[in-house]
Amino acid sequence: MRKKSEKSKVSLRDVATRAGVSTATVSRVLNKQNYISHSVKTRVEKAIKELDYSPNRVARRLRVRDGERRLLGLLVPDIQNPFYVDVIRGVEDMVFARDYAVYICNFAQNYEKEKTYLNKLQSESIDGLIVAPYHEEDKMVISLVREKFPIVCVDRGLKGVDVDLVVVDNDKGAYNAVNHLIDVGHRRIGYVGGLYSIPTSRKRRDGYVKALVDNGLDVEEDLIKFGDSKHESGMRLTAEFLDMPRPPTALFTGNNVITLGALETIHSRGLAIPTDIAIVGFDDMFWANSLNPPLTAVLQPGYEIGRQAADMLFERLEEPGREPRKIVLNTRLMVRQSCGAGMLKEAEE
Amino acid sequence: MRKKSEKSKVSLRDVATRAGVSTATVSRVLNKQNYISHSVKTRVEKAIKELDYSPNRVARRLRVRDGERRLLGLLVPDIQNPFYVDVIRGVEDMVFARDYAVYICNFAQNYEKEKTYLNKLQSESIDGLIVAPYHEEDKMVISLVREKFPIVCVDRGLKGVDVDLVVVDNDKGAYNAVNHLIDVGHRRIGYVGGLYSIPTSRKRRDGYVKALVDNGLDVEEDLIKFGDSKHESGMRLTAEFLDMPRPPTALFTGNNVITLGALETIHSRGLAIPTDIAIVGFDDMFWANSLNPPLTAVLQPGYEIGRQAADMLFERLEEPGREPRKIVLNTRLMVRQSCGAGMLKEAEE
DNA sequence: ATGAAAGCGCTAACAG
DNA sequence: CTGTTAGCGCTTTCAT
Repeated sequence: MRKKSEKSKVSLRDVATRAGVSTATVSRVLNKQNYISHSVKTRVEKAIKELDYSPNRVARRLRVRDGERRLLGLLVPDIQNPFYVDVIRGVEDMVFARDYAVYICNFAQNYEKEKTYLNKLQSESIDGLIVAPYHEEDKMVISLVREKFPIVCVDRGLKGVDVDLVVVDNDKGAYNAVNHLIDVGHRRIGYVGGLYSIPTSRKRRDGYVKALVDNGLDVEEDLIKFGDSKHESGMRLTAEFLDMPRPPTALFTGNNVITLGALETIHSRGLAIPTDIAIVGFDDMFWANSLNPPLTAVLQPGYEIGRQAADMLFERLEEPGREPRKIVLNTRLMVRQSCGAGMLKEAEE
Repeated sequence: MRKKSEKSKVSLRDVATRAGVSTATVSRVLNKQNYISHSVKTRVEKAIKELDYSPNRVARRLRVRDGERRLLGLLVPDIQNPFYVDVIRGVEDMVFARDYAVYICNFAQNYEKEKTYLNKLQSESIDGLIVAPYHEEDKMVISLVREKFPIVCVDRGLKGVDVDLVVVDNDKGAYNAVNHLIDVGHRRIGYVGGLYSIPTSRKRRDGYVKALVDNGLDVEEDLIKFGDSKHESGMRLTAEFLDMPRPPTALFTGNNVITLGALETIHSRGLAIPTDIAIVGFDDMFWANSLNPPLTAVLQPGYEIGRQAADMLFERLEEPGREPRKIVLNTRLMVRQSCGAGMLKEAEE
């Protein structure tokens, strides 16, 4: 009698023996395949239960053909950015619902690390990959796409290749944010951007510019700065803005982490939001109301992006030949109190 | 001629053929095994390079013995909590340095999900597991430990079993925090705890109580509340405190996410920190200075916890028989401005 | 120091 | 409907 607590793992073979059938049959009931007699099926299921058997995913993965390995890769640029945490959660939930696993990798904004992970991921025989590439000319990811490896990009696309893509309308999100700032009375607005090489950084800049133009305001190059999408960079760039002879009255910050950096600089100088300086950030956070004042921000549905990306990848696995698709989700401006509704009155006076 | 861009993956067998040796030999140079003639070695290495070969980790994993599979599991309760993100980063960096991979799972405070992941993790043939269990009587984890499966717990231990453990001195961390509150003049301090079933929630309560007692203050049961370690719970419990006929003048919050919830309630009522209500939180965050006022908090070295846990797990894999060890790291009180240094003066007057 | 051969646990033809 | 057989790509005795 085999006891549950015994060390040696029970295999499909054990189940077959116990049920008095071949391993192939067991495999068939496991994979819910066509036409197994009810009696055999129940017999096998009984054996599985009695032996507390669970299939070895590794062995299975080795044997099956491409796209059936039940493992996805997920490669994100920065796990400390809550936006990507949301994406991760979205992917995870979808993957969990099916019987897949997801190998989550954080390359921490480090190109070398991204490359290493990309290789590792392949060695692990993933079926497909969801990735927010380091930048849009990411050689390795691009060549994978060219080789028809199943990939869906999130948050940012790739140059020169057609790839499945889930993004938000960065342009419009930024536009709305800056427009709001203008609505409440601001005329000099600084843009604290992320890495220039990341498409979203430039799209958000574009939205910013368009909002100014549409409102008949001048676009001053001094008021547009790019950094490296990190906290420190948000701090530094904000300081530069505040140190200007004629500083902006409002800031539009390019992502979560930059926003936090900007806030740190602002608070450290004892400046009041929104009276001394207003701020609207790209990326909302579940604790935006915990900031003081509550942050007005562009909500990007990270969780939904993750879900849709996973969905899209599953679709591609089922139909490898189909044309790449692009999903653009909407952002939503969460108006709270960091932009100075009060300014509006002043402007009207 | 095989071109790099071809679909079919190159295998160890291809390398062997190309180098004119057996597969066993290739395997040996791959695994840096003893005594291979220099000439053969270079020949194989050349073939590997020419074919751009990289080993299939899945096949390897299937074949090798326990503890050599180069895959670890990491199971955390809440990936939205920045503390666990730090732990993840610590583990990831250690694992990355060796040639391991880590399967990161977030059970999102859901016991059922934790169970499912535990099973999946085993089906994936992990060598060992780093886990912050749902609570200290987590049946599945406990039974894995009993079966001598390599496990190291982080953040929280398990009841009734000896297990490798990396924690901080929660007791002392909480003590220091509350002591600080008392130092600056507070006498009525509320504790906003997490899930009662999580050891850290109670330890932090213990530290809180001890600080009160050591300072000759009464411990009032009304001032101690437990919730479920989530944001909403932080909001609700804080509201309850503020609604008391005689509310506390300060709050000690049990974790990151609870702190954020508390802050939301406080701000929403237009209360000023620290004059109306002071707050010190367990768990520091890289953006604590972005809060207004900057948050005084108990820094828990999450990244270091992750690193040490991974180290410990590697050690156990090398020496499965050794006695379980426990590492207790120190916390550090980061005094910023949410506790009211100003209160001290009042108290002295 | 190297090769031959077995096999990890599973699935996928191919028979029947 | 079910069994037999052959591997997936690798490591590991056991020989030599």
